[in-house]
Amino acid sequence: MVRQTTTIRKQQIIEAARKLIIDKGMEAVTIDAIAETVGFSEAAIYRHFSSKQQILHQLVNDLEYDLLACVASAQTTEPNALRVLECILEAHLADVEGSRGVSFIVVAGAMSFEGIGLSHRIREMLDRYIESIKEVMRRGVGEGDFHKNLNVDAAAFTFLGMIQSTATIWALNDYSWSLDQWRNQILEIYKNGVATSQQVPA
Amino acid sequence: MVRQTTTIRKQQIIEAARKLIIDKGMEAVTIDAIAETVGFSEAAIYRHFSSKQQILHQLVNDLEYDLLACVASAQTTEPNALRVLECILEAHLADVEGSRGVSFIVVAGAMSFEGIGLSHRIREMLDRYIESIKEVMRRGVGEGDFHKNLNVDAAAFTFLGMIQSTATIWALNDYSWSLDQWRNQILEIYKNGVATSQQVPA
DNA sequence: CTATAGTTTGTAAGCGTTCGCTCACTTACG
DNA sequence: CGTAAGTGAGCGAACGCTTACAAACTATAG
Repeated sequence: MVRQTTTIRKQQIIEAARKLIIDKGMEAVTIDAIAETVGFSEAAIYRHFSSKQQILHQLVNDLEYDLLACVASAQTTEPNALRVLECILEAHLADVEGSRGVSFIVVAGAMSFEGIGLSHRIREMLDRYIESIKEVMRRGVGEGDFHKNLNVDAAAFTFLGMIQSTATIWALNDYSWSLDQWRNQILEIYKNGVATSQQVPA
Repeated sequence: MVRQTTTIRKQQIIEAARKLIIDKGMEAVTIDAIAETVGFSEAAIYRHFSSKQQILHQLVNDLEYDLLACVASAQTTEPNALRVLECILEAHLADVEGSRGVSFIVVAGAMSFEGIGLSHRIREMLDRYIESIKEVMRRGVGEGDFHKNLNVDAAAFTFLGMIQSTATIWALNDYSWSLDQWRNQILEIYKNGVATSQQVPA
């Protein structure tokens, strides 16, 4: 075994946990399985994390960081609120589809039930995410792209729901079909629900 | 301990499993915990079910039955597709809110990750449910209540997503706020997305 | 109505396995 | 040489499940 710094090992451990969750579900995330994925002995894990809970906690931290960064980035680069949502949706579905990452929503769903004491932390993450999405909604209303009387709470939750249901079914269907066209179709429905420019889907 | 027939015991066991999932999550669903909830010894469980997996399997069966019955009932009693969806949504959110039952979507989410070999069965249930929702969508399109060119797949998934995100956040928020007004708000957004009578939310 | 045999429902104890985690110890690196 | 990284062995607890046995309900014969 080649020695590595704890910085690298921490990343590898988080990545291994992430991979195990998508590939085999939360029940497969054991210290032994993580260690084997990294190429480790079981005990070596505890040189870098003091408990399994800390590993999962750090994974949520990383997830939340990427999540909020994604929204913040879209908010600055995209010209209007609708395009921001489009950009966010694209990023999330790409995360779902791509083998490298795992959707935050899949991890959130898995952990909120099975994770040790992490349901509180998961809620925190989702709340912050929802809040950032609501910010986008308010921008859309303010700039006249969305209905003036749009309920931003409901709109944000519905947006989250679209991602969530897609990710769930996608995961359960063994990642068989393509999400590419899918994005446009659900976005079309959503646009009609929130945007001022109401047009019949083509 | 008062003796009971196996029919009653089976129901009690399923109900106990159900209760444990909502109250404490999937990880708390152990044979011992189920037995204690019923008022049993651990071994007595095996007089009525041959394995833990069979208990969960039966729970999914019951869930699916209620689910499809709900849609079928709404289809016959309600005058149009929009009202059918309204009725279904109301039933589901009532299930989520009521302490007696547990939303199918919560159980589905929990089991798809932690359940033993049940992810296949969960997928089957969700597929059948989605198919029945699509039937409602087709009715709506056929009767002119929904857009002619509405993508029924996307519309059905978005509907599922609304319920899913609401249930998830609701569960994570320790069931604090009321879902009553919520129903109308997300339904308003959804209506604008799929229905032909487009009106600005009040 | 009672005696008895058979079936069903319940329990206490424990077996085998898995899991998270610890410890004494070794090896590599600056 | 001191510190950080890695390992094999194993501990205690939890879990699914089995077994040997007791108690209660049912059925039938006398």
